[in-house]
Amino acid sequence: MAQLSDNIERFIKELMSEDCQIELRRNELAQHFGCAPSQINYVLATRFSIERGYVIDSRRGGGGYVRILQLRRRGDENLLCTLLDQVGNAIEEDAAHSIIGQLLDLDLITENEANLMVAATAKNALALPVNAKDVLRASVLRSMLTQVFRNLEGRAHT
Amino acid sequence: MAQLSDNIERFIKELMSEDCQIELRRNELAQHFGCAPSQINYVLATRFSIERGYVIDSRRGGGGYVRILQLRRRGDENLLCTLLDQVGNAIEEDAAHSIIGQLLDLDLITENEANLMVAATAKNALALPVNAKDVLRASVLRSMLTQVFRNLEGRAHT
DNA sequence: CGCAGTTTGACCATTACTGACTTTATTATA
DNA sequence: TATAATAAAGTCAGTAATGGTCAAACTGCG
Repeated sequence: MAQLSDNIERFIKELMSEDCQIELRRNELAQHFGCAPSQINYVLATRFSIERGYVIDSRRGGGGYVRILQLRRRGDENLLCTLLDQVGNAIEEDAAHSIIGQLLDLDLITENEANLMVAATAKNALALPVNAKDVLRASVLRSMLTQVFRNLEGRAHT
Repeated sequence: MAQLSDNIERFIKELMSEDCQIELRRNELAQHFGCAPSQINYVLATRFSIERGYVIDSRRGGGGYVRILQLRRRGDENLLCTLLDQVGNAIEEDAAHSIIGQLLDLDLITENEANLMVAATAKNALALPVNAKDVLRASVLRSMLTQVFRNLEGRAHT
């Protein structure tokens, strides 16, 4: 069953399909969904994090607002470097998923490819008798990321 | 006397006769049969395994669910099992490449997908200070193989 | 009896949601 | 201009709602 959070996420993404930057009132949105205002923060934190390619900017007090900005880095020459940096030497499962999600959002990989990458970096895929999953995940993910960009070379540039 | 597990299996299969993908709440189902929730896991593990052509997908937390997907392409589950067997507990790089090559030959994955799988199972991708690369490669490859067949479900049937 | 298959329960992990309290900005007012 | 009132938004710990794991206990059959 779709949770409140999922609905709010969908709602916000719908708004953002027009423009990659939107502004909203936290309380209004909460009222619209009949939930606690802090629920909005929860959604922002879990679905619109920087790891997922979003930046939140807000202001309190009278006339306050919450601004959501989607990073558009598709043409970024350094995207691969940025992502490799983000991965670093060790990375947790959630963060890895976020990075894969960004590639998907940016249309750099297909859904099937994303699924494969998720599968390769899943906890279960790294079932080793050593406690170094995060390190391992990072190394597998880095290798795949590099390949993603290699794959793109064979594609028309936009 | 029909075992509880058999009843649960029948019940689930009944649900699936409509649609080859269903979603259920573990606790609800357990309550319906008046058993421990973990009983459901037992049934899933023994009756809806990969070997039998099913893939399980689940989520914890509020609004959690268990999704059961039945592979529809006849013969696919056998192929998957064969491949998983071939992979086994440990596999060398060459052998892994050959399996990926088979999938490509059979048109079950795209070239880009094959590239990704190769990248994920490359020697360099498994740079760990332990001497267990073959074991690790096997576990990563098994996870990806299963995903390949899951991906196929979204594709037109032949 | 002994073993394979079944069932359970205790404990764990993850995700969603809320409310009380805090912080900051604007506006009205003495 | 201070100051108080009001109007936002942020934080965080606590609770609820799920599902997962694993070892121990149980059961039926050869």
